[in-house]
Amino acid sequence: METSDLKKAGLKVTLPRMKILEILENSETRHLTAEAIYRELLDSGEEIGLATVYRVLTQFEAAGLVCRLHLEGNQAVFELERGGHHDHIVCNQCGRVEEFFDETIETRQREIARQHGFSIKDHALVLYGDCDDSACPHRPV
Amino acid sequence: METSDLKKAGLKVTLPRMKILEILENSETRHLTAEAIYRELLDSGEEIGLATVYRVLTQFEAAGLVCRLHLEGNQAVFELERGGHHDHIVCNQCGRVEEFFDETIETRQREIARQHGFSIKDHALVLYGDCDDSACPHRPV
DNA sequence: CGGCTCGATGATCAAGATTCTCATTTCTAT
DNA sequence: ATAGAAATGAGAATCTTGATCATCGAGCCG
Repeated sequence: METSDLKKAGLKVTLPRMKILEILENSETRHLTAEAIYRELLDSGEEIGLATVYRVLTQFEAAGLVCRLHLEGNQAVFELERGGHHDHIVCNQCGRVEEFFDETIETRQREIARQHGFSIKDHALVLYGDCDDSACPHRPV
Repeated sequence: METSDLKKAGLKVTLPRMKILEILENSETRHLTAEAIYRELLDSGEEIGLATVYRVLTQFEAAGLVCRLHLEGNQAVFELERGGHHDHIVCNQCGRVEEFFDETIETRQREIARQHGFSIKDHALVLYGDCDDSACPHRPV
C-alpha cells in the first residue's frame, strides 16, 4: 500500500497525506491541479488548508510518488507516478489529458541532444489538439 | 521592416513597440523574459512601464510576431518569430537555450496524435540537460 | 496506556509573475 | 493642426505558490 511508500520517504502517515493520495488514485482524469484536490477535500468534509495540499504535493514529488506537469495553463497539474515515463496529449477543447510513450521520439531526442553537445537529463513534450467530437464533452472540469 | 508588420496587425507604431522589437532582434540569446527586456529598456534610458512590456509582448504574440515559451522556470521567455518552427534544448547549468528541428519527431507526433483521435494543433517540446563544460559559462544571465 | 518530541498542519501572510485600471499621452487620419 | 481612438505608465490587483508560526498529532518509549 501507500503507507509504506510514505514511511520509506521519511514522511509520517497522516490523514491529509492519505486523503490526497486517495484522491490521486481514484481520479477519473488522473491529472489534477492542487486547487482541484483542495476543493475535492473540502467537498468531502475534510478540514484542510490549501497550503497543506501544495506542501504535501511538493513532498510527494520529491519522494517520486507524484509528477508535476506544466501544461499551457498557469497552474501545474499533478499525477500519480505509476512507473512508466510518458508524454502527454491535451485537448484544447475539453482539457482531457491522454498519455503516450514513443520510443522513436525518445531515441531521436537523445541523438539530437548529443549532436548539440548536451547530456540530456529530462524532457517535456506536450501535444495540443482537438480530440474527436464524440468523445469530447464540453469542458468537463 | 517591422512598422508594416505592426500596422498589418492593427497595432499603432509607437516608440515602446519599436524599442521592444529592436531588443528582440538584437538580443544575443534570442530568448528573453519580459523582465529582461524591461531592464534593458530602463538601462538605455527609456521611460517604460513593466506593464507595457507585458502588454506589448502579449499583443505581439497574438499577432504572430513573437513566440512565448514556458520553460521550467516560472517566467515565460519570448523570442522573435522568424518563420521556422523549432523546439528547444535548455542547459540546466547555464540556462543557455538552443533550437533544433527534427522531421522524424514532427512526423511521429502527428502519427501519435492521429492514433489517439486528436487533430494536433501545436506542441511544446523542451529537452533539459547539461551542455559540455567548455562552452558552459556559469549562469551568464 | 500516557506522555514526549518533533514533524505536520492550518491560517495567514508573502513573494513573484502577470494582468487590470484609469488618468494621461501619443498616433493617425482628416 | 485637431479630434478621436488607441497606447502608455504607475500602481493596484490577481493568481499561484511558498514561507511563517503557533498549535496539533504521529510515533516511540516506558
